Amino acid sequence: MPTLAPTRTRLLQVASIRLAERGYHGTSLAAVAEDVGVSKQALLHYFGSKALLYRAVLDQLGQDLLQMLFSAMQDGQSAEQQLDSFFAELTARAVQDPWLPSLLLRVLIEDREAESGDAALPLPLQDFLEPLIAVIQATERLKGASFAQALATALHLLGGACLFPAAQAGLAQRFGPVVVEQLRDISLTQIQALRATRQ
Amino acid sequence: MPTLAPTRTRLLQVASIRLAERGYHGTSLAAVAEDVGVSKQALLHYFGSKALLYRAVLDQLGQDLLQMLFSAMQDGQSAEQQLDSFFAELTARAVQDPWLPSLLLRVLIEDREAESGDAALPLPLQDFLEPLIAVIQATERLKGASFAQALATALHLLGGACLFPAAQAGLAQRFGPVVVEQLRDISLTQIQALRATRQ
DNA sequence: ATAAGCACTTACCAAGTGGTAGGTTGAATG
DNA sequence: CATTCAACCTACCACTTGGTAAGTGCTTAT
Repeated sequence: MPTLAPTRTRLLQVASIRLAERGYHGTSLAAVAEDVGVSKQALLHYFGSKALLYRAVLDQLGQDLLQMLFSAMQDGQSAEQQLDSFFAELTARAVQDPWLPSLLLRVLIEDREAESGDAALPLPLQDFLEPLIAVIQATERLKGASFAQALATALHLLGGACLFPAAQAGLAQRFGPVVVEQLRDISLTQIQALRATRQ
Repeated sequence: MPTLAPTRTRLLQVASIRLAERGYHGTSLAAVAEDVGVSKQALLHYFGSKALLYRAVLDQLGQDLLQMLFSAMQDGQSAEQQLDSFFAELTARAVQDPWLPSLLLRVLIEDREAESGDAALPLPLQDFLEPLIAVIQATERLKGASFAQALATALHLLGGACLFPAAQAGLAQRFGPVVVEQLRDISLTQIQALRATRQ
């Protein structure tokens, strides 16, 4: 029982990885298509254009993150527990799927990587960021704090969770795989401590 | 009294900004040259090739960061004070020159953005990262800790200092310039608190 | 049987890419 | 005065890019 349009799904997966690794401009449609084993025009058949492919990848990423957040919100009772649960799962996934944190950081860093003439369309990941900030604002420590304060915390937590996994490959080249392996263990326990401290 | 080769310097500046904003593959030699007001071949005259231009930009970034670190090491007596001084200056510069943190994060995230056939040439920013880690290892809290622990702290501090400035422009679009302005103030005071906490 | 539509394919194109070849200019040097 | 050299320039090239046109084969609905 194949899922609906398995080729489309595979294209989306491969495109996510390549876009995370090499960025929008560094990823060619032909390369993605070749990886999957179809023609470039098959890709355009499903996604219409490169910009729309990128949009689809980011939408998928946003949905994945949002689902992780919702699932975490059902795990814990307090906002603190929910955050713990979410970032634990994010870190776990990020360490083994490094393209996820890479893509997330790229989206945060990059300003208008893919220019889409239509300026009115929603910003990617916005549907994930807003509820995440809401959870942070529900935290005891940030009950009366400003929105900016919550946003700063969100950035801090996301950065802490994503930077190491995204940098993993490069760090292995710099300092050797052994150090990176130790670093991975540290990273997995670090995130809980992070939340508990005063940022 | 113009400095030596002012055109080269301007090319390097403009290339830094464009490479930070749009990445290696998103930056064309023609665009950089046009921004400066010279021909593409003038650029190639100075740097030889795109990969060498990229290398020159990263070398310049590494030197800038290293100089900031050395200057900070003369400011303070203890390793803690030195770190404080360095990250305070880094954050200050990063907030007003967003291309700097963007480029730094890109280098950390991106694995082999510009393939240079010669595999033996040194990794960019390595000359900055190693002394930075050394200072961190000299900290009281990390006196007996592993190298990986110090590296984790370095990543954490760099992420905390660079993520907001790099994301600044995008965040202004998402949440409005007012919030970003508040966030800037928070960011400037946050980094000291960061060092003091358990990471 | 046939029409429709999905899931692709090959063939092609205009624009842009990094890079080369071969100048030209003007100042410094012998 | 002749030469050399850095600092550019115009013209061009091979190649890749995203995207279009026009099919082909296969399944499904009528």
